[in-house]
Amino acid sequence: MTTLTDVAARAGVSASTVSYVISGKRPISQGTRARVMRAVAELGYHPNAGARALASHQSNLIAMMVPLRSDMYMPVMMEIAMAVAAVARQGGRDVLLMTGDEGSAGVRRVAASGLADAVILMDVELDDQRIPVLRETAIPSVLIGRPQAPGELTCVDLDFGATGAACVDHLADLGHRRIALIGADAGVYHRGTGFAARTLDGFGRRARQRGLEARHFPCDGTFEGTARLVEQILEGRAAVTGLVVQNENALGPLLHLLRQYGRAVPEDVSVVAICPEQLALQSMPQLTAVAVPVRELGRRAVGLAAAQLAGLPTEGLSLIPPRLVVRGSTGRPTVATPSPRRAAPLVEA
Amino acid sequence: MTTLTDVAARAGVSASTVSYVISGKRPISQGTRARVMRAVAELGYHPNAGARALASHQSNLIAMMVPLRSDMYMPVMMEIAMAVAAVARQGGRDVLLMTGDEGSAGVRRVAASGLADAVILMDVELDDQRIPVLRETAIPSVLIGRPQAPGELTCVDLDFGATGAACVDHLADLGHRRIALIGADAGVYHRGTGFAARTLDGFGRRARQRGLEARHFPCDGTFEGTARLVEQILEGRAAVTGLVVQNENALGPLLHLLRQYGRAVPEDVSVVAICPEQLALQSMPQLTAVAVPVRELGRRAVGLAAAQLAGLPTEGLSLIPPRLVVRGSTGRPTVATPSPRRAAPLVEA
DNA sequence: TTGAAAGCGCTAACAT
DNA sequence: ATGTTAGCGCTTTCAA
Repeated sequence: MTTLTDVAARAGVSASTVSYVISGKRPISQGTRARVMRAVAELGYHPNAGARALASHQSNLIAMMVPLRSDMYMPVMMEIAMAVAAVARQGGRDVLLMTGDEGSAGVRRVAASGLADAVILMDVELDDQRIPVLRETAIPSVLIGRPQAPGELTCVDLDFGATGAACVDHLADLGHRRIALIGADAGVYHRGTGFAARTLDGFGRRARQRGLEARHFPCDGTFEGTARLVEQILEGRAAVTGLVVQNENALGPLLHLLRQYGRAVPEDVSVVAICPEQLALQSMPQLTAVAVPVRELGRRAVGLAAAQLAGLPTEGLSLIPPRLVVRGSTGRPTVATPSPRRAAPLVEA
Repeated sequence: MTTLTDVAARAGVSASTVSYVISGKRPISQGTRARVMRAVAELGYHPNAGARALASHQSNLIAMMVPLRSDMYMPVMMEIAMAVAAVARQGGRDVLLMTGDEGSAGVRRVAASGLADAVILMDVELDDQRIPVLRETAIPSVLIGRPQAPGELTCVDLDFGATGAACVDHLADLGHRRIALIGADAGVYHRGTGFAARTLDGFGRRARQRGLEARHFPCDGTFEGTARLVEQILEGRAAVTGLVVQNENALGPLLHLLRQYGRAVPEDVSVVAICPEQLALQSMPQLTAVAVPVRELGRRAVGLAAAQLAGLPTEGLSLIPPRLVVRGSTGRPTVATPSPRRAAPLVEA
């Protein structure tokens, strides 16, 4: 095993000089640097991580807690995790993967042991038990999601309020007058992570502003549950022509059911999804959707953690604006909606 | 920050005694142990990870390399990763998440720096560049998947040969005489990770043994590509009645196309999938399938890594036998197959 | 611009 | 059953 001392000996300098060449924390002459670098390369030297951590009080590790089971879709978690890992490496850091079931004890453990320099928490709940530990230990941290009382904590999230509004705008622009939001399970709105409530809020607000008739249906995501909704939504003369869907599990059944009921998408019903991009792409037709910006979330989380480690203030909420991508599942309503008081503004799709 | 010395002082013992109480590496009297444990609890002591690693030459970290983009389905990766993390924790170890794009340099880095004690490689390719580094550094390692020349390396994998055979058996038992395998992209069979070839081999062998007429169709997973296949498969008088599908992307289009062609599943065509369990469950009908045993793969990988760290020999291949779960997508062929020489054995589904 | 040396907090001989 | 002590390999003052 090669150590600093080996490299120093080979380069004919002191150990501290080698250390400084590697860290770049003090000016080194051209010649010395060259000889040291050469020795490093020749010996295939890699600084010992433990020794480094001990001496510098920095592990260069960022802990990331991922929920074992979650309301969130697994691939989304994975993509965020991978983005975090990739971006962290670019900053010379590694990522520790922790399962959410370690809970607050896990956060305390990595903080107190100095295993990690910072913590990224995914799928944060409204009243998350890990948050007090974040404050106690004062470890640099970033939350992906929004707790009830963020306080001075740093959070990153998709702007779900704006997302709901953007979906409404898109449908309204196309000329839809009667729309509905098929949302998360009813339980989520109560205990949930808050994203559902914020989407609903943005959806309702904007619908009112634009004078649309809007309804909201929580959905458990099962086939049967979705089937019940679809009947409600399609029946009657005042049938809905535009659907916003924020429920990955319901999407498959929904599209199937619409087909079964003889409603073509987008001719009879337009569908806007709020879902992982992959899902939007693999559906038939491909879905007009606002995707969870996984890479951007990961990137920002690491960036903010790094900023805190550098002593910069990062408090507050970093909201990512939604990007609605128009695909094949939305279009103008072809059946004239009954008694439209005035025509809605029509825009090219 | 609390250190060993603090705890020792509080408990009125020497630092080494505290260390031994914690590690359990030598007998300690009841009284001493109790006082030490109490001090630990009162002070909220957590051993410093860096110091520990430096002194013990063990980081208690297992590095896991996950491909950034892969032939494998993302959720599968995620579930394996989470299983690895959870099981590793039970053994007192943490998991380092690395992206596959770090390649062999990444393996060398964590091995040489002592950052990780062992490495778990996912989605190993037939001729993987990281494998030589595994040998050079002699770091304990487990491969999930099978390289061309495993040699003395430890590998874990689903037994894809047996999987192909099991699917054939199931269809044959139901009375199907003409079956087909819809497989991975043609490219995968050439450069691929080998799982595709082994499945095909098991499929073909068993079909021959049982006297079935079997065909094989590589598939690119696109809608168009799948559509072309479906036509070939369904046309003619000698149409296939049983399908084995080892292609996550093709499953959705396939089911859709069968419906479109007026073929009911399982009445007209039986479908056996080799896919993540979630996919089998969320399809309509739910699919008879062999699932990738994600948790078991993770569990075994960590177990084998731990065994190596304990100095036990683990060389060779650990194959997980397939478990075919019968669901709604398979049944007896209702249309008598033309001129069956002798009846195939019929078994209750 | 470089070197010498004192730790960082823990483990593991070596003692007793 | 417990204490003493010498490092582990690096960073970082302090000196020159």
